[in-house]
Amino acid sequence: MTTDPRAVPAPEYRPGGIAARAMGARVEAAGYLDGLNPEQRQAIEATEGPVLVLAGAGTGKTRVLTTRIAHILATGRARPSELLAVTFTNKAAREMKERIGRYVGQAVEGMPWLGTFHAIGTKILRRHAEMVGLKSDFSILDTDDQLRLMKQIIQAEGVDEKRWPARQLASHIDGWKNRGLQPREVPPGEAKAFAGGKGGALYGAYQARLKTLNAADFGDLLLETIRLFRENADVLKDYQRRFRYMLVDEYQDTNVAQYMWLRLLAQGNKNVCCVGDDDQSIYGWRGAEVDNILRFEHDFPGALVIRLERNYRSTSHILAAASHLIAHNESRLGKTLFTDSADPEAEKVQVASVWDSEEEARAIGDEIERLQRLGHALNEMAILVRASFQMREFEDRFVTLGLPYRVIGGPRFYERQEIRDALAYFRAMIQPADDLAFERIVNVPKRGLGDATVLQIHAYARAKGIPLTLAAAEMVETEELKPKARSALKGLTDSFARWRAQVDVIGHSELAGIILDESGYTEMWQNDKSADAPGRLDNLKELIRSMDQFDNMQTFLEHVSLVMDAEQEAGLDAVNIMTLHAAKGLEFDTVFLPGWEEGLFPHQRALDESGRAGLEEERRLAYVGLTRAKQRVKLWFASNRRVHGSWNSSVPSRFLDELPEPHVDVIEGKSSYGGYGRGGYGASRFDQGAAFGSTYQTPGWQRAQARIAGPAGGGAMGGGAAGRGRGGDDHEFNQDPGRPAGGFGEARTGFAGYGAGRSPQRDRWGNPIVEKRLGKVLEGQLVTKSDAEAARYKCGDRVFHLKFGNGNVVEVEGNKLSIEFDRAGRKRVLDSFVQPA
DNA sequence: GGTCTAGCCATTTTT
DNA sequence: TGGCTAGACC
Repeated sequence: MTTDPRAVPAPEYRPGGIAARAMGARVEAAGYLDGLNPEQRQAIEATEGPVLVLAGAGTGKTRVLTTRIAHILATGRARPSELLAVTFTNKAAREMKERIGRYVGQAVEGMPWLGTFHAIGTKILRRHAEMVGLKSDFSILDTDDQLRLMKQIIQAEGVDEKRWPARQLASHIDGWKNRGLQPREVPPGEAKAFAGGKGGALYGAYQARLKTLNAADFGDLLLETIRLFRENADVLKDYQRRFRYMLVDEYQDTNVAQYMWLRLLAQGNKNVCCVGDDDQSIYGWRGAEVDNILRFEHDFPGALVIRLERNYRSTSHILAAASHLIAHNESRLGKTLFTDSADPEAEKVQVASVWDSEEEARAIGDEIERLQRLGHALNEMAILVRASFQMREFEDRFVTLGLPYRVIGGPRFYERQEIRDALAYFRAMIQPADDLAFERIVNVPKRGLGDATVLQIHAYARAKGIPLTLAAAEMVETEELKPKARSALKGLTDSFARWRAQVDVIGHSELAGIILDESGYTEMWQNDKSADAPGRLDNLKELIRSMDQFDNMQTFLEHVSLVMDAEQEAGLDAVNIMTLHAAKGLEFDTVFLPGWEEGLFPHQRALDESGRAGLEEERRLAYVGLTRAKQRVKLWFASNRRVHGSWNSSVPSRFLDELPEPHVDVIEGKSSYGGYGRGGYGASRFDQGAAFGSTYQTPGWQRAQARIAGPAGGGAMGGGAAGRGRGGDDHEFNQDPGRPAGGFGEARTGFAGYGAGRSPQRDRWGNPIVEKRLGKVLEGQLVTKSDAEAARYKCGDRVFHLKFGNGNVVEVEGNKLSIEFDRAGRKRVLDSFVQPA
C-alpha cells in the first residue's frame, strides 16, 4: 500500500475554538462571502455532513462550489490535498481550478484531487495498479482501440461478426461498466443476450485481454478503482481518511459506477457535497442515473438539501417559459426559478414558423444580422440544435452571408485521426506491450504491410506469447515473411529501435517530431491534396508544441489520452452553433432554438426507445436550451424538413404548447418576417393571434399524439409516408377548426397538390416569380455585407477556402465569387473568405 | 495489397 | 441525400 507523506491527517477542527474564531474573523475580512444570497451562503457554510445543493439553471452554482472550497481552505478545515473535487469534464475541472485560484491563490496548485472522475480514478489506479492486475504504466484505450480489440475477441470466439457487430458488444460492455458490473456480476439474462449466450464470456475475455495488454478503457478507470477499494479495505480506508471533504459537480449526470465509487469514499467521514439539477439531466442515454440525485436523501441519511432558485441570468419571461415547460415533467424534485429583476422592456419568448429548414436558416441569419446592426455581439448569440445534421443549413447560409460563426463540439483534438496515429507511434515506442497502438500504425503510412502480414505477426506473437512489437522485431530476422513485407517491416522495427535508443538522449518533443518525419507520417499528409490536410499538419504541430509542457513522453501520453482538449479560438466575434447537449453550462444574450418539431424535438427515437422517460429527458433538454438565454430566446419550427434526403412535412413540437401564453409572442408571417411572408404554414394554431389554445386541446398537440400512438407505429420522423402522399398532412392542416381560409392557405394547398413528386427545395412554389423574389433578397444581403471594392480575383484564379478547400474561380460578380471547388462543387462565396491557393 | 462499388444507415457524447 | 464499411475485383 502506498503511503503518501502528505497524507498526515490534519488536526481535528474544533468549531468555536480559538483558532476557528480567529479564522472566522479572517473569512469575513476576506470578503468572499459578500454578495451571496442566504441559500448560497448556507450551501457554502454547511461543511459537515452530506449536503445536496439543488442548483437551478443560472443560480450561481459554480460560485457556490468554488466558494465552498475556498471557505473550507480558508477556515483551515482541510488542506488542499485533503479535498476531493470531482467534475465530469476537463473543461469544468479547469474552470473550477481557475476560479478557486482566484480566491486562494497558489493553494489551488496543492489540490491534486481536483479533476474528472476518470482522471482521479487513474491517479488512484496507477498507485495500486498491481492490485488489480495492471502495471502502473498501463495505457488508456480510446473508443477506437476498444472497438478493434472487441472485433478481435469476437473473431477469436468464433462469433459471426456480421450478426453480432463489435459496436453492439461495445455498447453492452459500456452499459455494464456504467452500472459498475464486473463480468461475473452481469445478470445472466443480459449476459446471454449477445451472440447466442456468449455476451458475458466475451466481456470476460475482453477484460482478460486488457490485462495482457496492460491497458484500461475509460470504464475501467472507475470500475477497477471500485474493485480495488472493495478488495482492499486498507487502501479504501486510507483514501477515506485522506479525503476530509468531497464535492461533486453535476451530480445529476453520475452513473451507477460513479455513484458506487463516491459511496465507498464517502462512507468515511460523510462530508460529501453534491451539486446538481435534476431538471438538467440530459445524459440518461449514456448511463446517467437521475435516480442518484432523486434518492440522495435516502442514500445519505441526515442529508441537508438546499435549493438555489434565485436566478441571476434570465429575464422573467424566459424563466416563466422554462419553468412552465419543465413543470410538465413528473420525475423531478421540483424547483421554481425566480428573479428579482423585473424589466418591463424585456422581450417575450418568440415563436416563429417557417416553411422549411432553408427558410429557417435564412430567417435566423437575417435576425442575427438585424441584432448585429443594433450593436449586439455575435459571440453573445447561439443557435442550439437538437441534432448536428441541423447545423449544416446554418453553416451554408452563414458562409453565403459572410457571417462569422463557430461550431462548438465536433471531434475532440485527441480523437482526430492524425492525433491518434501520432499517439499510436509514441505509445508503441514507449510501451512495447501496446499491441493496439502497433497495429494502428504498422501500415500507416502505407508501407506494404497489409492484413496478411499482420495476421502472420499475430500468429507468431501468440505462439511465443510476446507482444506484436517484439514479434515483429524477431520475425524480420527469420524467413517467415515474404521478402517485400520483410524488408518493409524491418524498416519499421529498425526505426522503432532507433527511436527507443533516443528516448533518454533527446527531448521528447524533438523525438516526437523525428518519429513523425522518419516514419513518413508527416510526408503522407503533405502529399495529401484534400482540403483538410493542411489542418491536420497544423494539428500535428500543435501536438508537438504542447508536449513541451510535460516532463517526458509518459506524462504527456497520460495527459493526452485523458484530458487534452481542442482549443477554440476565442478572439473572433462569431455566432455560436452547437447542439443543445453541448450548450449545457453556457449562457448567451440571445438564443435561437430551431427545429421545434415533433420527431426532431422531441426526437422520435427518444420516444420510441425510452417512452415517457425519454420524453421527459427531451423536455429537460428543451429546458436547458431555454435557460441558456439571458435576454431573448427565439424558437422556430419548419413545416417541412428534409430527412435522409426526402422531404417530410412536420408537426410543431408539443413543447411549444407547453409554454405559458402570457410570456410568448407568436411571430406572424405577415408581420416581422414580411420578407418571407410565408410564416404560418402548418402553424394553424398560431394563426390570428389565437396562439396557444389550452394545453392538450390544440390540434397540433392532438396530431402529435395521434402520430406517436397511431397505427403508423414508429412512423418516420415527422410523418413519413403520410407527408409525402397526396395532400397528406398538408391537407389536414387546412381542416383545422378555426383556421381562416384563403391567404396563405391557398398557396400552401397549391403546393400540397403537387407535393408528391416535387422537392420544395427546387421548385417550392411552382411559381417563377416567387423564385425571383427570393433571389433578390439573397442579393440584397450579399451586397450589404461587404463594400464594393475592386474585384480581387478573376476567372480561372486558383483559390483556397477554409471550409471548401481548393477550387477555381468561374465567375466574378463584384465581391461575390462563384467557385468550382475540387471537392465541394460549385459554391458562391464572398471574396473575403478565400485566399489565393 | 490497393481500389472500387454496392449496401447500409442515419440523436445526443464525455472520459 | 451522403458518408462509411465490407467485400469484390484488379
